[in-house]
Amino acid sequence: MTDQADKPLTSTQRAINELRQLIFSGELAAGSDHLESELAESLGMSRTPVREAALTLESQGLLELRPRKGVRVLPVSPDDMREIYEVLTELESYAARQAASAGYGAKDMAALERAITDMEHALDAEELEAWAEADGRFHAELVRLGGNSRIAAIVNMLNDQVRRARATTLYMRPLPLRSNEEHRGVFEAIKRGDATAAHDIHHAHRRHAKKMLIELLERHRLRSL
Amino acid sequence: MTDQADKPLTSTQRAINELRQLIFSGELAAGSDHLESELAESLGMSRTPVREAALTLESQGLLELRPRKGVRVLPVSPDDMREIYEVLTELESYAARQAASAGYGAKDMAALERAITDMEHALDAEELEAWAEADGRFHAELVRLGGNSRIAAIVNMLNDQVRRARATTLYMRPLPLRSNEEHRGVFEAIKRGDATAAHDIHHAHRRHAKKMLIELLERHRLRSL
DNA sequence: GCATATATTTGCGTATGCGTTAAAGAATGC
DNA sequence: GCATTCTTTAACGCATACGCAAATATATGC
Repeated sequence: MTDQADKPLTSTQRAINELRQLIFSGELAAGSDHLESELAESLGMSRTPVREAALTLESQGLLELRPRKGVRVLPVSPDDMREIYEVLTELESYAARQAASAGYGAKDMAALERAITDMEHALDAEELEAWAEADGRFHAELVRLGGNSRIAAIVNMLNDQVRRARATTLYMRPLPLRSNEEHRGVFEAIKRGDATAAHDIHHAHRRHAKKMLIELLERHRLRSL
Repeated sequence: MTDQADKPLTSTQRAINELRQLIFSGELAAGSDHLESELAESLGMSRTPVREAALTLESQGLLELRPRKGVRVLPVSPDDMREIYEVLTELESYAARQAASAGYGAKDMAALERAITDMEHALDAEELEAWAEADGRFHAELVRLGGNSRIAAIVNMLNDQVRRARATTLYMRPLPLRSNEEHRGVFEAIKRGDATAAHDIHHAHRRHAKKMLIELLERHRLRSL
């Protein structure tokens, strides 16, 4: 696990990482346009690696390249949220079912349980950022245990797309108490090998999240984030 | 519908289209390596657009860029088939359910029905290529009716990934008679608004296809295609 | 002979330059 | 005024150039 291998990283990779950060942090606002040359200058590199990074991020659904308009940070509308949560609901609960069928031991599930206890502690302390981080780990680990790398890749990509929206709603929503119970329920179901329960609990979990988020966005008239 | 708009198309777009064709046709064999400069020369353009195209196709799961080894056409293993069909099964049957709930009229479903009758005719005439083409249309149209653009995009991408494998197995497998019945069943269920039936029939349909294909690959010792 | 060190090759990552062309502004006609 | 055409501008698409580093070939030591 100590393969630091800190090789200098290519400019394209740096550009991808930095642009992602700028998007997630909101420094590049949703809907805003940015010329390739401006981005290149601000990142201290030429247009070529910025363009390649933009192409990659476009395929991940974070950006849109509009010739002569600049690179546009894609906003997320309530309808986008619906689409994304529909996919997350179906694929993650499938992964939960598969994980339950796989017969994992306590060791395999250590990371998953850790994410849950972290969430519980964060919730007690009302540290929402820490909760969100652990929640992200829970879902990533769940799909990993599902044993389908494509599902994992899709889920991670879609989670990136709604990251900003989640961050802004984090302080608007009620404390995710129910959410935590559901996580625990999914975990227990996988542990005892109950595939149907794992699927159904997780399915309900994501449906609740979707409903709550979309209502929140519409109540606050947030047509895009 | 007559917006030909035959604008000259950028070199990058040409490269994407042509490389896709070369991959699907097998002219660029699975697992084969190709230098960027070779591809550029054979396409009559410089490395830049080829690189951009390769980056795009890499994000679609068709290629892999391995520095100094060349651009590699990704082979599809039986396990890849399992993963891909698992995703297709879940997302398409969700789309079928949604399509059934949407209350479409005959007009909305014309393209779907057309794909089915085309498959039936192709099957009678034992024209497998034509059958495969219409089958592709059926699945693309189904997810379109599902009303979730992300599902449509994912499904189309994954179908591209297994296109070569499907083409090679097309003549090894029994005539897809059952398949046609299932298509018809899904169509009827959507038409009468029976969401559960639409979901379940399509789910079974894809599970059958997955099972048949994987068994076929393993029986013929096709470890990658 | 085999292992290691050194030299050479060459493909890629990135910078740079330029022609094309879409968009914005100015000018003209109505 | 408003629409239309002409002019200007500048961002992008792509070609090209080049240094670096990985891969291969060659040389050297044991």
